Amino acid sequence: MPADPATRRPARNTRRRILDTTLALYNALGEPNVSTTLIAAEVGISAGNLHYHFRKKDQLIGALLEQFIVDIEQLMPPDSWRAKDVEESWFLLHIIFETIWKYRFLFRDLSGIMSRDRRAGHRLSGVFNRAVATCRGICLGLAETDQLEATSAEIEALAHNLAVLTLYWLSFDTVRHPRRDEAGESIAQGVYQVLMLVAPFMRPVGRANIEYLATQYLTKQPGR
Amino acid sequence: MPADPATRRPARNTRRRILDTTLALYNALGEPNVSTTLIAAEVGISAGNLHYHFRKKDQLIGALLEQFIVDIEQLMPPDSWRAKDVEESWFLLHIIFETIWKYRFLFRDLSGIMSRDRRAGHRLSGVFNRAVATCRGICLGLAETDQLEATSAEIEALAHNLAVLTLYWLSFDTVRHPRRDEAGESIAQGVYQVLMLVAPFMRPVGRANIEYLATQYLTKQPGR
DNA sequence: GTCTATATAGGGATAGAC
DNA sequence: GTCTATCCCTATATAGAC
Repeated sequence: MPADPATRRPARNTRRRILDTTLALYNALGEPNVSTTLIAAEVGISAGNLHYHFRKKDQLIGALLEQFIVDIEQLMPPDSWRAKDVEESWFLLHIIFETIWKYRFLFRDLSGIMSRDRRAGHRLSGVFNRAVATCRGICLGLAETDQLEATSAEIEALAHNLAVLTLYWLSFDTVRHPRRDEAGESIAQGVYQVLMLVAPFMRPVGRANIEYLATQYLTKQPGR
Repeated sequence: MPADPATRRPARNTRRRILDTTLALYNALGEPNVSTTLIAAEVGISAGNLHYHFRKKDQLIGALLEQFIVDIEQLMPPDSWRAKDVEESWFLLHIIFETIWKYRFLFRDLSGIMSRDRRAGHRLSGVFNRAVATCRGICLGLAETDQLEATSAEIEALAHNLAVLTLYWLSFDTVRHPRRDEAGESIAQGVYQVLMLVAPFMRPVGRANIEYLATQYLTKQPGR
């Protein structure tokens, strides 16, 4: 750590700073509304310098998408994974919600991203499929330990519904309550909705537990 | 109907033709990727003429959004409405799915539309709220006729989940199966998913019926 | 690595003739 | 109502000095 006497600022990781502020701007204003000029200004560097680090605007989106995929794949267990209990499952969904929120700008135009960059599109379908697999793992885990009762067709349908809800709840809620900049409430209700989706398939004892958890989440938010 | 001898083409309803091809282009390529120049070319008129009919690009989106809202609000019954039976409900959801598909470009960046035009945003939240209300009407209708059994908290949660699923299923499915240009399969599976969402709350007899309906929908599609 | 200055393109929008 | 021609602006991207 070379200590230039207070002259030069961090500067080492300009790339990181660029990505961080870009992510913030994209989330706040939407990617199409953010120009490279604005990013440069916000980071406090010149447009030319920005271009040195990312030659094309697409590379910014690409890098952030890559970041997202790394983050989310790290969270999602392998396809063979099975949930042990309810708590583990909801904790998992909760942090997935948070990751989605962190990169929410991506979810504003998924098909746009996919059409611009075919490879990216392929990665994204992959993430979606893994989301379904994760939800399936939750259902199967609970079923195999006799906490949940459902036919395999029901489980399959439930897994898909869980995935849709998890991936799109925040978008849905944003439309109903625009200009919200903190996710707390929204995530809490999202988890609640997920719990209520699974509840009807739970056996009595587990169901009581899940409904208890649900009300816990519900009280986190002032009202609907 | 003045019959100019084969010289002038329909021309009367240029406005309609513009809107129709714009909708088609937006759906196919995504609104941000379609320039006014392209629209004019596709319609077979000049850019200047296009501008005569719609002074700003936003007015194109605005007009199509208005069309969508009119269409969808015509479909959605008033808040006091209650479903009579399962068939009526799924028919309703089915045509809502079709309308969403028809205007799917809007759903590619809802928050973008909302941030550009505040008034439009308000209209959209309204539609979403009405979607929830419609779903609520389905659940309450089935509950009041003893076909469905659920607490009011469960119904409330179910209504929201139904709305999310209905509004976002097609987006979800598009990510998993990009470059699909006809909606048949996708809608069929969407309806199936919706049915499976409600099934666990149905009383035995109704449940048999709903599961029968569900398999009907399922066979419409080759495989998952 | 970072800056300043500049090139280039494309899209939205306009003016005025027909 | 429709066309042609053109303007203007903004955003991306580049070149070259420090």
